[in-house]
Amino acid sequence: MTVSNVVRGAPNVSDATRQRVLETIERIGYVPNSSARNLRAGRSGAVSFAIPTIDNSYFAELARLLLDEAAALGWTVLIEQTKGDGELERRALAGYGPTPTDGLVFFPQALVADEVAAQAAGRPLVLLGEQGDRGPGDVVIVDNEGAAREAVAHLLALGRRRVAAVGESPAAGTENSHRRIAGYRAALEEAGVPFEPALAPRVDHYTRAEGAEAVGALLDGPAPPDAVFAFNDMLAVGAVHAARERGLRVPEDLAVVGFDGTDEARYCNPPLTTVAPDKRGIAREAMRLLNERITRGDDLPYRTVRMGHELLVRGSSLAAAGS
Amino acid sequence: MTVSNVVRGAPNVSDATRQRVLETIERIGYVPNSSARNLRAGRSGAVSFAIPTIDNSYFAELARLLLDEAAALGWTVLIEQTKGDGELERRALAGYGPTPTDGLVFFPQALVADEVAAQAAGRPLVLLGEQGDRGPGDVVIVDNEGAAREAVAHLLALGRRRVAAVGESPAAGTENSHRRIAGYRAALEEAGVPFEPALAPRVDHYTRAEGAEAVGALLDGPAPPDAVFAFNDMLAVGAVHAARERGLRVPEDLAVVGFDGTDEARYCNPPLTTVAPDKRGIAREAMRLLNERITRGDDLPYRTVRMGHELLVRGSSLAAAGS
DNA sequence: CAAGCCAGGTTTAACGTTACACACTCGGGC
DNA sequence: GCCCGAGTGTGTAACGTTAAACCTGGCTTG
Repeated sequence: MTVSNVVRGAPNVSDATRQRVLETIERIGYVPNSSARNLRAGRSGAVSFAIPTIDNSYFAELARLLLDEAAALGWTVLIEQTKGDGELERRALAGYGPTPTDGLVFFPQALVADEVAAQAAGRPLVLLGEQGDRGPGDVVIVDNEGAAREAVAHLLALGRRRVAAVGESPAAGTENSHRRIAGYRAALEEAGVPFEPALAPRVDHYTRAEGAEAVGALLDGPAPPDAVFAFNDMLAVGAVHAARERGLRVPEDLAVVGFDGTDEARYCNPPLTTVAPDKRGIAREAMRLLNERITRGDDLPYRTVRMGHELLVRGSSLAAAGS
Repeated sequence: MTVSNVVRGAPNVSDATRQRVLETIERIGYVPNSSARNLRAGRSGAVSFAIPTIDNSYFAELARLLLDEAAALGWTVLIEQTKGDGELERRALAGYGPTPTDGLVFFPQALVADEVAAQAAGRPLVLLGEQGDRGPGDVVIVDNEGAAREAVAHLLALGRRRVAAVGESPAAGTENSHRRIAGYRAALEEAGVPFEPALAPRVDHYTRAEGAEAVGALLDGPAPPDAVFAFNDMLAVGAVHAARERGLRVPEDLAVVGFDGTDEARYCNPPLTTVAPDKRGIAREAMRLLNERITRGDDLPYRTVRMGHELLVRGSSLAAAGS
């Protein structure tokens, strides 16, 4: 018990005793047993970060920041890959698996808000991305609709009139993509450009390969686009790749704008214009909200935090010399 | 106890009882408490994956595969970012932190083999990358020297004579980079090209920014290179960026070869030639070795597994039309 | 028909920690 | 001289799980 008091820095331990204990700890190499602590405390000290996959530039960068924020608050983060699969998402929410966590930061893809609410069942939860009217937990978002509108307006301002939007997804929980489509349509309308469903192909996964495939199909089609607004940077990189493969120039023949503000976009060739959400802010707020919800309990009302974004204009969408 | 038997599928439970227990579990929503299990078992069911940072394409892709392999074997993976910092590496090895793990897969950077051995102190350990003569644990490697030699020989075969090597690092534990430098020098020697220290600049971190900086400095120097062998794909992407910034063409003016075989390299512009280690194999073997060492104890001798690699030749190092 | 065995189920104890109650000592204060 | 309280330190019990020992009837076996 005295050892416990010393280790935890509890009062009522004399300096002499404290010293003696610390020396002994050092000598015999005592390390507190976390399982016992967790059992006793009813906590695990770990939280989950449930995302589709970690080898997505955006989630990798976000994970880096989130791990740092978590460490600062004394939490360990456990990354769970849901692959956008409903069953895996359900499992992550319910907290199955050999390692228990006290809550999670979740980026839903397959599940809609109601299902998320049902599965989480009172577990402390912070959602990333838009969630319909009210989320089943705290929510951290960016203004997807506004950001998309800006991005597309930027392309239209360059004189482009056949702007494709790549990233609408058949997955149910991708409210983010619906908002971005809405922003896209709003920008088109504002410029008096009719919406053409064929220019908004669906993709299953936000990968470079699917970006290249989707944009390649558009470029090979009867009425190719002259610009692409991709819903993430990996899709955008795929779009650039598809254009190059066909001997088209970026941005002259095809202007491209991405989303996520990843480092990869910055070092692309040409450097990629992209909507950069405040990733550090998102990571910080997500951990802050989760920490509060876990420690302060569930009398807190659900909160929504909106983080800023910025359109980083780069070479992939500069006005072409001749146009 | 009977519940425990049912949950674990132990024998000596009648079908009737089993049924009754399962129904009750369902009804009251019983979930086994992992902390108690871990306390009882003396295990945590989790392993660490200690790497510099997760927002490095290679580690992100490797993490994805490792998480999958681990899940298949019933392990949870905890990613720890060491930032290449000695103190953080020591902590990861010793298993500090609020969440205990039963072992780890470790990519050392700051620490040398002896320090690793001292810190790990008997914890089940699998090392990624070369470790001098004998590792302080199981080791999974690729033939760094051979791979580097192939890559550089490929550049020399294109007629390049001023091949830079970017990636030698001042960090102590980067045995990988020493081997790659060795392969680089071997290839030069074989082709009768003298080694020029100025063409092998040091970098602190394997990031796109440092790749661009290092190669930019070389290109701005008195005797610029006509080819670059970068020690990872991010450095290579930075190299391409630096060349483009200066109006140079890749591969005509500067051929570039990377290392890691990341998806990013494939979709680069131009697509990046890269040495692709068998990442899936590395992930699989690493988890297999770690699993065996944890479950079978330490009477096992240290093992070294060498995985294959492949030089993927792409646009960034094709023979220039005119050369 | 007693002994033995077996399937099915229960009790005990222990894993390491810590909240809480309890015990002891030593200076004052009345 | 007695009590009080502050400052220290110790004992107890409980967190949820499970290996191992232990019951308990019914059934086989010699």
